[in-house]
Amino acid sequence: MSRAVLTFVASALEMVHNGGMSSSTPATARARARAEITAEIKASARLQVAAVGASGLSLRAVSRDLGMASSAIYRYFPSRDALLTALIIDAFDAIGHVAEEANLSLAGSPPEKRWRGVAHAVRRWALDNPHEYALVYGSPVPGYVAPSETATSATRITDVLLGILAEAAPTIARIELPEPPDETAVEMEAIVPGLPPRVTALGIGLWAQLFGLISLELFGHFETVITDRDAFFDHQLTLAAHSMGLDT
Amino acid sequence: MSRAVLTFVASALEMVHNGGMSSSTPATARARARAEITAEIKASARLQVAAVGASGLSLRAVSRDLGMASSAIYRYFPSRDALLTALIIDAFDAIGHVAEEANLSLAGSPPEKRWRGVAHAVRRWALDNPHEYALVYGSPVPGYVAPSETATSATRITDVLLGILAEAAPTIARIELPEPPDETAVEMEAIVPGLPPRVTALGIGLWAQLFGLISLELFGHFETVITDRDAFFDHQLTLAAHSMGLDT
DNA sequence: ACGAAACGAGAGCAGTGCTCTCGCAATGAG
DNA sequence: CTCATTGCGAGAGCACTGCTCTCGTTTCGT
Repeated sequence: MSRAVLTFVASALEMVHNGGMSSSTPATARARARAEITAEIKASARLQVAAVGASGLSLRAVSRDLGMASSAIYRYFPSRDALLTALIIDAFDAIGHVAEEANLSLAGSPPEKRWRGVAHAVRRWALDNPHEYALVYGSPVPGYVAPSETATSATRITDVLLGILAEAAPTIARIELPEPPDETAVEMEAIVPGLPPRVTALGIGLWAQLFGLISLELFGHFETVITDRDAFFDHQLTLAAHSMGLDT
Repeated sequence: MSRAVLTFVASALEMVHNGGMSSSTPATARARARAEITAEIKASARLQVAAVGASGLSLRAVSRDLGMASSAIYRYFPSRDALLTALIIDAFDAIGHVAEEANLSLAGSPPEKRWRGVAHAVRRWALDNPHEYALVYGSPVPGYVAPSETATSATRITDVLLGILAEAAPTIARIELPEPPDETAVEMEAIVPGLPPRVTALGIGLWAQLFGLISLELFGHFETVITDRDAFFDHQLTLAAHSMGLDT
């Protein structure tokens, strides 16, 4: 079908992943072909997930799309779940990339503006890629292994948010905020060393709220209740900024 | 088609609601057998979902479990999705029931205690029934129909929370809170008439946070970061109460 | 008592993930 | 350059899935 398009998209994505320094090590022609085909499989699978969701991803459909035997896929991914895991990592990276971009494009702006910009960007990406969002923040798929490989990609978005939080900490620390219990305090201290635990706890709560809002909207729980969702979401960000004392 | 689905679902729901006291209206023996078998199918399906998740629900496994032919299942549920939809409605009801119970058991207590009690009860239920929680608040399954029949069951939990919010409104209204934009304000007014829109908006935000916290915990996003999750969750409720001005 | 409706069982279709074996082609060591 | 090793694609096949259709049997309303 759109073989060439898929190849292009895939290689472009691959470029993003290893930062473009792959051309320096062409290795053998076979290795290059392998990387290319691996990327094609992922690209086709990504399209399929975007179209019908994770549960509808079929290895045989991917193999048909690429014009190869279904058994050949197993030369590249040991199982369907492995392919799905690769897509999950990609989605984590995509969401992290979106957040980083939004944050960078607002460099120099006050923390509140950066927080709002990142939140809006993440929501926009989620609305544009609902199935990939669900892949990451929805219910874990079949056997839900949650491999540790995803960790480094998963922390990108939280790093951005916690970075903004840390920068805003002096302002936040001025407002009255309940102190967490000791057990929680030490864990907060471990997450962002040097930051007052009560501030980190607030930040994680707002992070949960952010994804709660996006998930509820995306999974249809606002269906008949809230229609102007842009305005509603923006007001929620205003509320969040208010609770951090960033609006004064 | 969806007409038939709704009929099936409705009768199934009826069955659950009047429990075993249907003997007053035995109707025909066949109707009783039908209700019984329908309930057995759902029970077996529920066990299977609890064991292996929604994506692992197999009609044939259910039929084997009940010792009947797989095709016979279709006399009771027109499709796998219809069976899943029935389970979703049950899960909504279960979660609503848990919330109502927690709220009732704290009748007379101040709103903060009730809010905390309900939140803890919902989280506890989610931790005890992860797959059923995912059925409801995770990513919608394949084609995500979200039939309107779920609405009445879905609002039970929100009714409880909004009820507590309304009762606490006089206290909440005393704190300084940003005013939502006009479009949002009219929608808030429609959700809880008479309540200040800024209070309703705050409440919905906290509702989103509640489910965001539960979802993140349940779907493994706190895995390596937060270990004492009870204490953390409780502190988040303290933060929520603080943001509503209920702690002074 | 009889026609109609509901029901259960079985066969069958198209599809799935995954395994195994077979031959061909590229690879790297001698 | 030769040649054994390895990587790889194709095909057949297994066990499983949701779902449909047909065909007798049982039960119901009248």
